Amino acid sequence: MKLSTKGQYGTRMLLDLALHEEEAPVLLKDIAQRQQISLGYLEHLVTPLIAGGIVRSTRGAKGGVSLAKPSEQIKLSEVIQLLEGSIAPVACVNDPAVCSRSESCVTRDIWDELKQAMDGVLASTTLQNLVQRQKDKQPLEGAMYYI
Amino acid sequence: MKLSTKGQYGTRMLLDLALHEEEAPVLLKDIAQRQQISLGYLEHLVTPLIAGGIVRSTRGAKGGVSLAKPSEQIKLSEVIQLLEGSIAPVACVNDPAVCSRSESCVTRDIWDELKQAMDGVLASTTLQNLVQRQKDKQPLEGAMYYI
DNA sequence: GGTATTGTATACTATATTAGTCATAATAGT
DNA sequence: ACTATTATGACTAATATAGTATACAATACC
Ligand code: SF4
Ligand code: SF4
Repeated sequence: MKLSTKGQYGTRMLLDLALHEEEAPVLLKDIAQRQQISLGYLEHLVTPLIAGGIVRSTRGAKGGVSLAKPSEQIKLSEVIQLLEGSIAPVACVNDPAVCSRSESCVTRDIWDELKQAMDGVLASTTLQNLVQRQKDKQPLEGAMYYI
Repeated sequence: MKLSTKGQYGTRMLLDLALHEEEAPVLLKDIAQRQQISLGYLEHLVTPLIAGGIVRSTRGAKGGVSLAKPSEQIKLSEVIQLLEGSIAPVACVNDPAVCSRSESCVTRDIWDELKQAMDGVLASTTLQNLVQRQKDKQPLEGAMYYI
């Protein structure tokens, strides 16, 4: 039940982006440096977020990336969905047709409950929540939120 | 965030075992057939469960496997821990030392909440719960619970 | 004691996924 | 034109997954 680095790094990237929103568009290079993620990999992570309408990008000089909508409207469940695909622990939870036992399988019911519990946490957390938590956590360091 | 087949099959194996508890010890071969899991793979799955004190095995003719404790005392959280290791979505949740950012990282806090939400479901579900659900689900088929 | 029956342990393998790197193209500003 | 910047796709190394195969050890039954 591990989250891949896509989900981990991608979330950190978005939080970093949200924390530097006033300076938008933000250079991927800067995010890469602050978050210690290679630029090349970050480029891969940002792609699905752009496609998913969470991030807007501007190419060329003075370009960069910015949030495509207010951070209060970006739920972590969306983010993880875009970066990792469905959170369902087992495929049958999303699509009963993948397994002939689906109808009568009670373990499936549990995996579904598990999914819902996870979704409860992720859907109730927005990027703005993360930003607020971060600011609460590092009140002394002014505007420099390196995470 | 997928559960590997170890966790999936292992849980089904235990449920099958619990459903056939009166016939214990149960042949791995029979479980394999009912659950459509290869015997060789099932042998792999049962090993950590024996080591973890959930299953007892009897070798030789008339042998097989049985539950080492009452099904009400077997929590799914234990089972998954034995079969998949920690449920933590990111390693830093269990051991902050793995990442230098742990101290100030708010995404880590979320991953921790996620873990706790998952553990809430798994720790509150016992094998007996699963057995009961299965019996509720298939009341017409008598003792034949193939899952 | 011999033999069939069962689980135990180890080694091996094929495939898929992860976590990247690298080169190149497209685009925007100056 | 030139430069800065993201976008895209090809490629790769390392790891994890999902098994299979083989040999071994213990037990029950005759
Ligand atoms: S056996 Fe049950 S849990 Fe596993 S895939 Fe089939 S329906 Fe889902
Ligand atoms: S960056 Fe945060 S979430 Fe990721 S490993 Fe470090 S502490 Fe954990």
